[in-house]
Amino acid sequence: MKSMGAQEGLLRIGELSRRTGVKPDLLRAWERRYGLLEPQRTSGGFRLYPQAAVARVEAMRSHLAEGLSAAQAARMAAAAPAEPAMASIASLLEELRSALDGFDEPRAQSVLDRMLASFTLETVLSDAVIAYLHELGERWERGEASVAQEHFASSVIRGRLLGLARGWGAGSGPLALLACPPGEEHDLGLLTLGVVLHARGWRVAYLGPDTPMETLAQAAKNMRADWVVLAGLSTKRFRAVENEIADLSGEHRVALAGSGASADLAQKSGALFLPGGPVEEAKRLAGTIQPQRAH
Amino acid sequence: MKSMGAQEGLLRIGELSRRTGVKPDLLRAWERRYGLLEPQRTSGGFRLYPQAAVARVEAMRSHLAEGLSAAQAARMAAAAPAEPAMASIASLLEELRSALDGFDEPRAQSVLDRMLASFTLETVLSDAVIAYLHELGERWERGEASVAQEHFASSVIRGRLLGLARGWGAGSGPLALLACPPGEEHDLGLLTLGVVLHARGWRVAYLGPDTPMETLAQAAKNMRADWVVLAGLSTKRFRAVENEIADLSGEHRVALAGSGASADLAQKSGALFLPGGPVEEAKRLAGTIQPQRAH
Amino acid sequence: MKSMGAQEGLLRIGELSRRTGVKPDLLRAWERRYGLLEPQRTSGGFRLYPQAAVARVEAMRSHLAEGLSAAQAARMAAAAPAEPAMASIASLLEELRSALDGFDEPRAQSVLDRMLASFTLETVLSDAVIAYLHELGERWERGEASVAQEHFASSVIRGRLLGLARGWGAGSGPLALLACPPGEEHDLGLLTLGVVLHARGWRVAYLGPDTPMETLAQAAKNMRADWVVLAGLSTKRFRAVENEIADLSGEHRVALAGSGASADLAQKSGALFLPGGPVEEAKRLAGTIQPQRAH
DNA sequence: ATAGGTTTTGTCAAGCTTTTGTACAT
DNA sequence: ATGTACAAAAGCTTGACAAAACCTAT
Repeated sequence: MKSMGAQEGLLRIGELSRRTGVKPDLLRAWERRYGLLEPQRTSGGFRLYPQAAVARVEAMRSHLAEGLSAAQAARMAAAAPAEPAMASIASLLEELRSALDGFDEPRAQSVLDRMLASFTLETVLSDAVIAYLHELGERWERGEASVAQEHFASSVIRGRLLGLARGWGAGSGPLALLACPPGEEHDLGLLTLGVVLHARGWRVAYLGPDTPMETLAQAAKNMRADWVVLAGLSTKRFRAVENEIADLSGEHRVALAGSGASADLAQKSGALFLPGGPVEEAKRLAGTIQPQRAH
Repeated sequence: MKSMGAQEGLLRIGELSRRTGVKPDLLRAWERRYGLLEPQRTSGGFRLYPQAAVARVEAMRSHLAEGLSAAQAARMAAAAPAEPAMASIASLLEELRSALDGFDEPRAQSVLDRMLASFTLETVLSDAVIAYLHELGERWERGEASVAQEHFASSVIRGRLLGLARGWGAGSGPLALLACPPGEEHDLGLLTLGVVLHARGWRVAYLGPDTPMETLAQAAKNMRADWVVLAGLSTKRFRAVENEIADLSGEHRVALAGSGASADLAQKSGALFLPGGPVEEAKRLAGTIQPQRAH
Repeated sequence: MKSMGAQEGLLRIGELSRRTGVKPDLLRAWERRYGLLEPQRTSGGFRLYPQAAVARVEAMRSHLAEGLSAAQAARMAAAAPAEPAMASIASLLEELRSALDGFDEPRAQSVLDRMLASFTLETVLSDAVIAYLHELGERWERGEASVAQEHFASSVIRGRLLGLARGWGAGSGPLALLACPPGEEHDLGLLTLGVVLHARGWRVAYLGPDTPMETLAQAAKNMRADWVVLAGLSTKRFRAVENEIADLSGEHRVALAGSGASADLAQKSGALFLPGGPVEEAKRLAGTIQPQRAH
């Protein structure tokens, strides 16, 4: 009705607050303490913010969310208006999906190359490889993916993971013994966990799918493993060897992972439950071992 | 040439002990009696050993195992860390066996590296990898090998083969579609066959273990495979899908391999029987399609 | 390379702790006892850590996991920022450079092994091997690389490429005949091109450096080559045999590659000009012949 | 191998200060 | 709107302690 020439959409503090979700009091505090914003004033003294203030406040909030202190967050928000998120892993995932769905192995390999060249191993594994496998599993349940596609994709990904695994028994870090329960054939998650553990300096011994508990116990003893990790998708397979897991927990530190494991089962058998994805849980596991080694 | 000095992580006696398997007391005794090692000390008096001490202690142990007296062994260990030897494929196989039996992945990788550096891919596969798997199978039947050993060795070898397989879908050669019959989990022979085919210029699409026949037929059709190869160890698994194989043979050239296949079954279902080992049979198969003359 | 300074978000101890999984108390203890970190302080005395502190703490933890004492681990972590446990192609190239520049052949081989385990052959060749050779050429022109270095690096790389080339005459694909013009001694690019062609299913016959045109023509005729590829760095060497190339183009498909070739020359002599790098051009060449449909 | 003493190192507590979101009075 | 106040959360320093690892000597 009246806004004049300087109509550049200047905002009063209430509106800025509404748009950013930051309370007016706090906006004033940030201005006073860190000089985050330097609004014009009306003749009456009201603050008038330019549109850019919204971006700056959002940057501030995003830095706070990253864990920075308010002082630091303000300094960064004032320095750089904003940072565009590097969304490119998503587009590469899209391309990976299309290559694997089309049985195009060389293109899949090349996408994986590019991913590994641009992102950290852990990002590639969690945001692309595991994400793809998850999605494939869901499509399979809905009957939208063929078994052939699943097999093909599995074998390409398994090859890649085993390539990254080369030499994972070497070194002097803690030793993890990895296996799937008897009857369990899905080992890609376990493989991923092993690769990340290795990247964090652990040694890994891999027994893979469908490992009898007896043999596992013996191997754990022979190799004096610091941790034994069992993973799989099937709850039933875990339940079937509940007692053996409990026995094993008496001798070694044992962790259970994958959607077949459960907090309940872990507790009963004295094992550690790893509820999350393989990358995340590998990081957590790597954090559990402090300098002392198993005896 | 000189070691960089600054870069060296010094070990305390406990860690040296863990890495060499020699108890701290004994290490101190060897130092006191024979001057085997001359560690630095921390300000508080703790011993600090350079990495090279590991090699020296291992040399000491190896000389002791040869029957030398401790004093002699120490003198020799102090003089020369160790000595390697030259290798034939047979001796390398021997070393591969010992590494895999001992769950020593890094050593196994290193043996495979040396094999591939000195011999043809096909030689390594037929005279070492397949030979080892064969032998392992026999030991397993006689109850001389544990399941853990078999799993461990399989996973190392599978990783290597899949590494050699990378990019095997690329190119312009004939396309082979590879799979195991439903229920069949042993795919290492099939993998080997695929690697050799690829080395001969073929493209390979790999569906791997336990592939439903229906899905196989569909994939073969979609990809217009020149050959479909089914392989496995179990006769029963083949028999169970005899009819489907016959159907498939109507549409594609089909070959059956592995000890589960038989001339009889192949004949009945109109497929080609590949009685020999994977390397040999891959070569034969590659011979069935003559070099393309592009002119 | 230099850090950008202004752009750095400084972390307080709690956030550093959250990101590394090391408790604040322990971080302070490591600072006090070993000087692991030297954070700035706020005016009020709070510690402010740069992002790099995360890497350093992780290095510390990784050394601890290897069994080093805290004092040693800190010393090493402070010395070397960190060893990125899982390597990118760029960091591996960095290591390859250092190994080759230091005349350290075993380490160079091991780097190449690790590259090939994690990346596609084509990526390794184009992003590492060819990149290194290119860079070496430039350093040589600027007088920054010695002849000895160039010879050493060439011989290591040539050995590796020849290893990959093993058996490349076998199979059923199109046949490429590869040679350098008379007088031309630089054949590493050509060798690389051959390796990639082979990986794509072609058969390769390699005549190597300094090949008389007459010999080449005869071989092409005898072997009924599908393509003849001539490559080299020197323009002069190409010009000198312009007429013979034209003759050859009458009988065979001929391609010219390497910085010595030119579009002009190719056009005059009726050959195909390949302006790009060897990996790229091998792929293009492989694309000129469509996958064989054996049905 | 045991015994007895020392060093190293992760953890914790006490008491105080700084930082920061929110609230309130003018 | 401004300025002040306040309390919770997070941090700082000093000091101490105990378990693990290591030493020497018997």
